[in-house]
Amino acid sequence: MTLGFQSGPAPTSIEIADWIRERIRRGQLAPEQRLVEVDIIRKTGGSRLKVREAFQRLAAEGLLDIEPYKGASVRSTSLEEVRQIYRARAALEGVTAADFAISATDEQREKLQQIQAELELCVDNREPERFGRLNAEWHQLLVDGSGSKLIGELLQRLNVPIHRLLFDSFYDAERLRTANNDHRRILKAILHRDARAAEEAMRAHVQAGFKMLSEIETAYQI
Amino acid sequence: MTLGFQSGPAPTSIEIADWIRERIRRGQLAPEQRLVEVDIIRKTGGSRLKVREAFQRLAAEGLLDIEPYKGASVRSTSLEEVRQIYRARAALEGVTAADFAISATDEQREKLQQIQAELELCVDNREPERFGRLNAEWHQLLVDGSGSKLIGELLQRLNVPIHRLLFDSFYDAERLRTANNDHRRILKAILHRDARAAEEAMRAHVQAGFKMLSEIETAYQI
DNA sequence: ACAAGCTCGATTGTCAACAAAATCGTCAGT
DNA sequence: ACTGACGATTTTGTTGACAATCGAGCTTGT
Repeated sequence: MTLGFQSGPAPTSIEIADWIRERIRRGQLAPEQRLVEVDIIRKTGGSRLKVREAFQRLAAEGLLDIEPYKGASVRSTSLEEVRQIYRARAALEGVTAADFAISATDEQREKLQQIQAELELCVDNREPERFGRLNAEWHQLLVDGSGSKLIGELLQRLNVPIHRLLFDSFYDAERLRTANNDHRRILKAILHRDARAAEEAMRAHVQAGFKMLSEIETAYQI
Repeated sequence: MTLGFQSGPAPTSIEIADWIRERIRRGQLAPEQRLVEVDIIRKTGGSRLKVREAFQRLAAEGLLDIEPYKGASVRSTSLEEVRQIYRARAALEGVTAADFAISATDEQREKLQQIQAELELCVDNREPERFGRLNAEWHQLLVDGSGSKLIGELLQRLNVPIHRLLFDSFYDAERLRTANNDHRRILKAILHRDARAAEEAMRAHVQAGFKMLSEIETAYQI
C-alpha cells in the first residue's frame, strides 16, 4: 500500500512528478489540496530532495502552486481558464487533424477507422469508461499521424486539468452520440484527404465539447 | 559585473530561471553549452539549492537537458523541431488574431495601427533592431487583446528557442518588407473585424516566416 | 461563551559537509 | 608522437541537521 513503485530502485524526480501528475489527472488529488512532502515520500519511496524537485517541475507546468513555508498545493482551474484551454486545444487539434489528413500512413488511417467502429459500439452499448479510453486513443492516434511531437506534448499538458471533467461528460448518452457524430465527420474528411474540412470539423468538435462542459460545470457549481 | 541583480535580496529560483532563460533567448548561452552550478551562483548571487531548482523548472520547460553527474546543458533545437514550433505558432497566433479582431478594445486597435506605422518607418530607414522590438510588441499586443493569457504563455515559451533566429532574419531588407506586407494585411482584416481573414493572414505570415528561416538556416548549416 | 495571546508540534526552507562521478592533465610504454 | 592507464581536481548528487514559519489547540481574562 505504501508504494506506487515496486520497492526496487529509488524513483527519480521525473517519475515522482509523473506519479503526482497522474493523481491530479484522475482527480485523486483535488484542487487546493496541499501536498505534504512526507506523504509523497512515504507513498513513492523518493527522497525529500527528489520530491521537492518534482514539485518544481510541476509548478513550472502550472499544475502546482508553491507558497513559502506552506509548500505545494494543487492549482485549481477557473472556468475562464478552462475556456482558454479549449480555445488552445481547438487550434492545436485543428491543425493536427489537418496534418493527419495529409501525411498519415495507410495503416494509421485504417487504425483510425477501426477505433471509430469500436466507439460506435460503445455508444450503442452505453459504455462510458470504454468510450473514454478509446476516445483518448483516437485523439492520440491523430497526434501520432500528424507528425508533430511538440503539439502532442502541448495537448497532453493542456488535457491534464480537464481530463476528469471530460471523462465525467461521457456518462451523458446524448453527449456520446453528438461526439460520435463529430468523429464521423472528421473521419470522413480525413479519408477524403480534405485537410481543410478535417480542421474545421475538429474545431467544431472541440468547441462543442467546451459548450457541453460549461453547461455541466455551471450546473454543478464547480 | 558579477551580478545581474542589484546585490540586494537573494534571488528566488524563479528569478534565476528567468535570468537563464533570457540568456538562452539572446543566444548568450549556446546550444549544448553546459551550465555549471558555481558559475550561475557567482553571476546571480543565488544559493546552490535555488540554482538547482531553477534548472529543474527550465528542464520542465524543455529548455535544458539534465544528465546525471553531468549537470544541465542548453538543449539544442533541430530544424524539424523548429518546424513543429512554427506549426504550433501558426495555429495559436492564428486564433489569437481572430480573437483580437472580435474582442479587442478600440484603444488596442488604435495602438496596433500606431505600432504598424512605426514598423513602416523601420522598413524605410533600415532599422532591424528597432523593427525586432516593435515586432515583438505588435505580437504581444495581439495576445493581450485576444483575451487568452494561456495562449500568450504558450507562445512565449515557443518563442524562446527561435528568438535569436527570428531576430537575425530581420537584417534582411527583403524579409522586412514582406513581413510588413503581411502585417498590413492582418491589420486590415482586424480593422474590418473579419476574424476569418485575420486568422488566415496570420497563418500565412507565420508559415512564411518559417520558410524564410529554413532557407537561412540551411544556408548557414545550423 | 468568546476573543486575544501563547505554546508546541508539524511542516517547510536552508545550509554545510560528505559521497560519487566525471573531467583533465600527467606520465609511462611502445 | 601516440595510446592508455592512473591520479588530482572539479563538478554534481545526497544526506542529515538545524532554522524559520505556520497552524491548531490551550490558556487566560473578561
